[in-house]
Amino acid sequence: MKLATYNVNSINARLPVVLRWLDECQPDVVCLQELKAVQENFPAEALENAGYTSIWHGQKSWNGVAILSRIGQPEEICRTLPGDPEDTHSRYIEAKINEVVIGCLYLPNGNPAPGPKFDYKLRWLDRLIAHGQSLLEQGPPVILTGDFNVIPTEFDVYKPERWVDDALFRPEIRESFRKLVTQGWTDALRKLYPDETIYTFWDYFRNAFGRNAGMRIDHFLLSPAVVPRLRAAGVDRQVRGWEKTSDHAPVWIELD
DNA sequence: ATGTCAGGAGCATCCTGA
Repeated sequence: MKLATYNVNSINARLPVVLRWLDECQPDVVCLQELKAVQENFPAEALENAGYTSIWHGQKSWNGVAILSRIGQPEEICRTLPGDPEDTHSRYIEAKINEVVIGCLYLPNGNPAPGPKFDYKLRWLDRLIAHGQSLLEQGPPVILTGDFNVIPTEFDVYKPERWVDDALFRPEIRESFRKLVTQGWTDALRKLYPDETIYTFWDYFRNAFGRNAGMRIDHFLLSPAVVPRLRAAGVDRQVRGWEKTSDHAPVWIELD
């Protein structure tokens, strides 16, 4: 079973790229972020024609998350992250597929920091920690994946010194992510490649991809029951080099 | 500060967000 996560930066602007990627890379389950489409403008039919059934939570202009599957209908569990009924952003959707719970998330960017957006990011992380704890206590195999907007360590960005004041790398954000992971999650890419430079995002500015000035902010966190099934993982870097592409590349894992 | 995309308002070209 191959699972992937991909921040598409507008599903409709990206549809040709997404369809080509699905055809070439053949993931079974896909988590998408930054749909940038209202609920009724999600291209469910085009994805259905490619072999995938979808559940999604859209929003006008920004955010938006989806789970696609070609190995059985995703059984939706929830479409908001618990803990704040006032939160109107579409940033979380969770479903069960083949007895595995999959949480697809788009964590707030948080810039500029400090400020209200940064505070929202910290609160969102606190809620994710609470929800993560609850999922681990419930016991089923769980995968939390998506665009975390967190650079976990200095090895995950091309020039860490330039990012120390940025909301993706500030110490309190890294600390919060560490707190989440140490609940019992395994960072799948780092587990398989402890010493490699791995990036999943390259800015559109200043030829960042050409210079490999990237960062690793899209992650797969595995609950203990999933870890023994992890066989392979990677980043579909080539997709970042295509025409009209996202600023993120797809990230994937393979499970037994 | 720079730079590049995308969506939205609204009709040209800004603005916001990332």
